[in-house]
Amino acid sequence: MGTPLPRDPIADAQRNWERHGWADVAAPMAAITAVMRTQQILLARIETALKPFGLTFARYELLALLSFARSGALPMNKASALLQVHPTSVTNAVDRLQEAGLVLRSPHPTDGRTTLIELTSEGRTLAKRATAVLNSEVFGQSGFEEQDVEQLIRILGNFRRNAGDFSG
Amino acid sequence: MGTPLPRDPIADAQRNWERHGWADVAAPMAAITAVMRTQQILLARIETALKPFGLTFARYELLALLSFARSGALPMNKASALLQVHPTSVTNAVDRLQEAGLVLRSPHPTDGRTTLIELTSEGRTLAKRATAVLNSEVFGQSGFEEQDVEQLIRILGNFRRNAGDFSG
DNA sequence: GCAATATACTAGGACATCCAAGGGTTTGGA
DNA sequence: TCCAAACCCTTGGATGTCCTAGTATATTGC
Repeated sequence: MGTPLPRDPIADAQRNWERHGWADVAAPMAAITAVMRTQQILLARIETALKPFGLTFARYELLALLSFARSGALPMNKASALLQVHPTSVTNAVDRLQEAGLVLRSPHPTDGRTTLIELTSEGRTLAKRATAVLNSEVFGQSGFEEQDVEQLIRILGNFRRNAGDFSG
Repeated sequence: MGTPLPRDPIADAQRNWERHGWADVAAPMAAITAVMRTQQILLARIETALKPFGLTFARYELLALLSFARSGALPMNKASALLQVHPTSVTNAVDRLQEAGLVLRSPHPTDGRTTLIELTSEGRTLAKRATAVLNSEVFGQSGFEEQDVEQLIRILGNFRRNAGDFSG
């Protein structure tokens, strides 16, 4: 991006909200806007780290998920549910990973509707290498204080549970 | 989306990271993944609330920004900087808002390179109405505890400053 | 057993984001 | 003064996400 702004645009927005008589929702507005912007920054870092591997975050997530599955294979609908994205997004990611030889589609042994995504050995190797780079370049240098990481996990975990992501 | 999962997939991923010897970055990984997912949930809520107005979040943000500018007008590059998105994204948003009659482009009085985005009266009215709905349906029902909102603003504010968003 | 309903995946379309490149305008140093 | 460098916006291309609809397969109920 460009040079840093002289002032925090989200703090400015929060003040604008308060000034216009919406003080009761100004803080949640600021928090939500901050989540949006933080996601954008983190995604950019991740994509930069993955670029040398020809991977995007969406494709990496799918590879990583498969690499943790015992058999190295998952039904498309399972992957969609675990990654919490629309089934068409999985179709898209599998198409591209398959072109790159990192996964392949195989029919489900008993359910003719279902397609299994299988990791190839190339896919497994690339997932390992990409994870190592993400760990060292992104997760290992997140810029979050250690106790703030715990706070984020707790706060966002509660939010996601309330939003219906999981019941646990 | 579908039904809630029986377990938190991000907590599972964190356990997987720890199990594979990446315990030192497992927590930041979980926090970052949670930010990504939370953004997705929030964006979906916002888009749902804005749909009746024919607005997307990107277009709404631009309208709101203009409505807070004294003159109701801003240079494209200024909007790009304040919204922290790529200039081409602003071009895209302005194209669509202009088609809808909510903004218009006008030449900068002194700098021939610059284009000003101006809010029309329809645009100003729609921004007001959309903001009211967002306030009541999204920001007013964020699902975040009040003290967690403060924590988020603080933690993500620090992160954004460190990331170079602003210097203040 | 067969029709109605539910589930799984994919095709097509609308949007948004970024990057790379191109054309016009300003600015600044030789 | 004048040309190169910097800046501003737009176009074109690649990706990802979602929604709607369509096809194929399973399951359920009468």
